[in-house]
Amino acid sequence: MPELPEVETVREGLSRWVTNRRVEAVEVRHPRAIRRHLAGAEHFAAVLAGRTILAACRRGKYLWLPLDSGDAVIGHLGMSGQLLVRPAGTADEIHLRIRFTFDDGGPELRFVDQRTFGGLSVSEGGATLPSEIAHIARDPMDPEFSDAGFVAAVRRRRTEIKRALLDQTLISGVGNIYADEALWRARLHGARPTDALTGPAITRLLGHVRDVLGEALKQGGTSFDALYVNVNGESGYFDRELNVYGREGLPCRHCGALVRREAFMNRSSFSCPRCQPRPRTPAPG
DNA sequence: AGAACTGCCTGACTGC
DNA sequence: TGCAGTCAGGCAGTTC
Repeated sequence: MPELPEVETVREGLSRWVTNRRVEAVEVRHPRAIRRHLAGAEHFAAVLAGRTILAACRRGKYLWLPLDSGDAVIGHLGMSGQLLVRPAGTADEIHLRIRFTFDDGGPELRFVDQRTFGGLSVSEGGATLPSEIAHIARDPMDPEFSDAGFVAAVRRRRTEIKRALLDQTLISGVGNIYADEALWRARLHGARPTDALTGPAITRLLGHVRDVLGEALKQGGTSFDALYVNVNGESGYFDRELNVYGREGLPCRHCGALVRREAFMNRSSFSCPRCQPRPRTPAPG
């Protein structure tokens, strides 16, 4: 599953392989892979044909490609999306949704997505920062991310700390997996009320978030083949060294207690019952 | 406005 | 073996 480290690796790959190339044509194989574009797939393709990609940028888990027209292509990988750079003529992937060809005849850019939770869209005038994703907060690896601003925003909220970590308007790039890992390192249960956490506690948690993302980014960077701008999400997932996520019933690496799994937002949270005791008072709401 | 909930998708897996 | 049900996940949209 592509999260911040994977998306950043994809961005680096796109920067290397598609920057300064001129799009010849765009083929949309699956209309659902085009988002927020009422004019339809044909119009989407027409707007992009002949445009040159100037860069590859990222905000949280979103990517965007500024074009020489001043517009931008926005991309989100969702759960299962991949952006692949493949030599022209390579056999189509089963879940190939969108194909970009370039007038230099070089490798194609392909959006491949099994579940089509992800997709591409065009942002008019969005080369600098598409308005569609302006609500997404900076990620904690961003030099302009404000630690103090994040701490203050979290303490103003009346919710649970894990929900706050997953709120992309507070901090971006953190998903279910990294939220659980950071909370485990901080020895905090995800149901802890945000407004009862001290500033130093939130600062410590933020440091763990940064560590987890940074370590995963290092690992993600090493496992990528140079020709591919993304890999199979599953292989990346299983390669990670996770301490609690997916380890239900296995011993906690801090204390040996058995990792528990709890229902959370129609999915799962993993934590150590001893290191991360549930708060005594439930969060408001 | 903030918080919570739902729908979007399909392949892998589980249990009967 | 086959089938139905469950799970995985981020985010846009909606509701309160």
